[in-house]
Amino acid sequence: MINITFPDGGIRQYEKGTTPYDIAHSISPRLAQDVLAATVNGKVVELGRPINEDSTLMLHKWEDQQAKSTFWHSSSHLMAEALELLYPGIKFGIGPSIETGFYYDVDPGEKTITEADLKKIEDKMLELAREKQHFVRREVSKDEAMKTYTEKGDQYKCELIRDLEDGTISFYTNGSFTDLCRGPHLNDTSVIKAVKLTSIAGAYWRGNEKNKMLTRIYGVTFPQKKLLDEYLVLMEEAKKRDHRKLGKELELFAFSQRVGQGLPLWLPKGAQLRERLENFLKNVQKKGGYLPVITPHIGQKELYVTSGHYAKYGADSFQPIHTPQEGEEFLLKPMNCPHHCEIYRTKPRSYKDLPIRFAEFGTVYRYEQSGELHGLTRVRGFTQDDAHIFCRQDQIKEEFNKVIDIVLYIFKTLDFKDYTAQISLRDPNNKEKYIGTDENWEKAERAIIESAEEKGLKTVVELGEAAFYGPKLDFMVKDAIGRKWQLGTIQVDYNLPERFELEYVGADDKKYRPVMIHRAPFGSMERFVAVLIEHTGGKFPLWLAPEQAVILPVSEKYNDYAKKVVDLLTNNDIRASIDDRNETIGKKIRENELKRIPFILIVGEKEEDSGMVSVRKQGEGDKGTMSIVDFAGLINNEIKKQIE
RNA sequence: GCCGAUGUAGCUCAGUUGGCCAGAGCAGCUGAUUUGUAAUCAGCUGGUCGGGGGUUCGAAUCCCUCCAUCGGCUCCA
Repeated sequence: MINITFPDGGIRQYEKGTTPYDIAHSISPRLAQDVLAATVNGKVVELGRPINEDSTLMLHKWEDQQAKSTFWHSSSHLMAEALELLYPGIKFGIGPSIETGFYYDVDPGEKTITEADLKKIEDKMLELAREKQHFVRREVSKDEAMKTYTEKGDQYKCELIRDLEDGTISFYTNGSFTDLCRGPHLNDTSVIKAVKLTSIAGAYWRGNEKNKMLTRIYGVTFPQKKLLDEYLVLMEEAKKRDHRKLGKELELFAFSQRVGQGLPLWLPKGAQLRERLENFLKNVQKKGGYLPVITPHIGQKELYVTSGHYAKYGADSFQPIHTPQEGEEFLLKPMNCPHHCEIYRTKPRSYKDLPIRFAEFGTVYRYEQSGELHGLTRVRGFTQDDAHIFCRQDQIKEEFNKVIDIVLYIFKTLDFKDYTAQISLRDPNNKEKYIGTDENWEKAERAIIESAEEKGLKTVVELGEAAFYGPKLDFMVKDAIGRKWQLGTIQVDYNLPERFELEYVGADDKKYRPVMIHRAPFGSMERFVAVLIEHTGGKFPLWLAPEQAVILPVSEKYNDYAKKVVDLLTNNDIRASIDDRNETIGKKIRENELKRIPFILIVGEKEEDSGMVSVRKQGEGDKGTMSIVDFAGLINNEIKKQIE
């Protein structure tokens, strides 16, 4: 007998060799029906895997991520089986589960698979799923594995096997399909009741653009048809919040082919929104000891040769601007730091002056690959809410703490709750890729980690993701459909102070090199606004809304009163306008609701007689009448609450 | 940049296997209506069917090419 410990601490005895499925069944047949995977001693395994020693056990139902990933991983095998039947000779790369669903990278040889083929593949998958194919695990030797795939002519699997250690290799078979796979898998395919192949795309083999491009098919599956329907509705809803769609509808920004791709045009309402965000941050920064600076949009090529950016990115950037002067070359600035370094150099600095914090909403231009451009989140011209902090090594942590405070304050004010903080450190096995001494790197990395801990951030550490010049802390936020974007960033830099020979005089009258911290709490105005649009669905908080209230006279007769109301509100710093078009009140309500104007004020005979307004709150309908002064007070109170 | 898809009026979309002057709704303009909590009625204007080239008696529709957009991949100072 062996002892099985459950998550609640309870211990039960079972015969050696029992399986998680048996255990689930012993608890209740219903549980056995619902359970999809198990974690035994911290390792996720399939339900049929015998347990031979005292173990801890967690049984996973659909609600658990472990169950979902097992479910989707098995689904990718099911899709592979369908593909092999529909496209004989097709070769397989990798087919993992992902956050939502799964994909498989395949090489269909001469054939191409397009979106039109997905339905056919889905149908085949459902047909195979109903066969209740069991997933059978088999441990194989490296030689046997290699032999299998050499015979099959699948060079991708051969390549994968080459990197695996003998004795750790297993195959899983379901129906007619066998795959190299670590597992775990579902018991059988019959629980896969609903299939949706979501998209098809090219993906380089092993993520290297020098390799062949395979066809990646993305899909998602569910144990009930209802869950798929819910998922599809959710995705439809999410697409309505797409900032590209809302940006157009709400007249926030636009693009023009004639201006150029990736170069956003901010329309009046978008510009107002952005300006408000900028002012908000400027206020915060003023309190935080930042000093405003302004620098030009171009700089001599020499500036970027000095910074090192020319050598690293020059060929892939907007090319130099030439002047009538022979040999003179300027670059559009791809970042603000070199300019700020030159500001630092304008006079000698003392240790007493540090930290010095130069802040600028600096517009930069980067020639991003055309296929990468995406609405406002990835553009070729954008404005960073940039600042560079020049400080002593021993001040790094404190400065980091202060910047994190700013980022968190912004996120709190704008109600961004679902973010992750990513700490990017150097790859410890590849230290020569980075500039700066080991000692400084260790200090800086420690400062970041400690600082993140002190601030209680839930962090993810990524080794090898640091910039070549220093470690960083990035704040990632998801868009409407779950794509992650980097917003706020804080980066330590040892490189530029070196290259620009920045110095300060220490207490001992010797010269020292300051450390530079790059930071942008929004990231860029473009990307931040994009994510803000998706989070709010265009229903911006009152303090940010381009228009806070619109006054609708019931008929022309009340235009004069409406004018009185708007004047009073304007005097109370409320952004309001009159919609005096010759339309029915119903239509004007509808259109102003769709414009997501927070408050609609309706005025007619009743209101004029009593000096009141009828208030309608966006999305909530009629709120009754109140005096103009009360309404102004209501708005200003709400704003005060929002940007406290 | 790469793979795949898409591109018809300001916006959202119809346009059967290539065949009369390319359609609708909304928006805009004109007029009527003077409106009480999510679309008043009528008329009018508006498109070199993304650009260029080709096939054909004839192209929005087929082919080539360029551009842009979308989904990914690579990249992201």
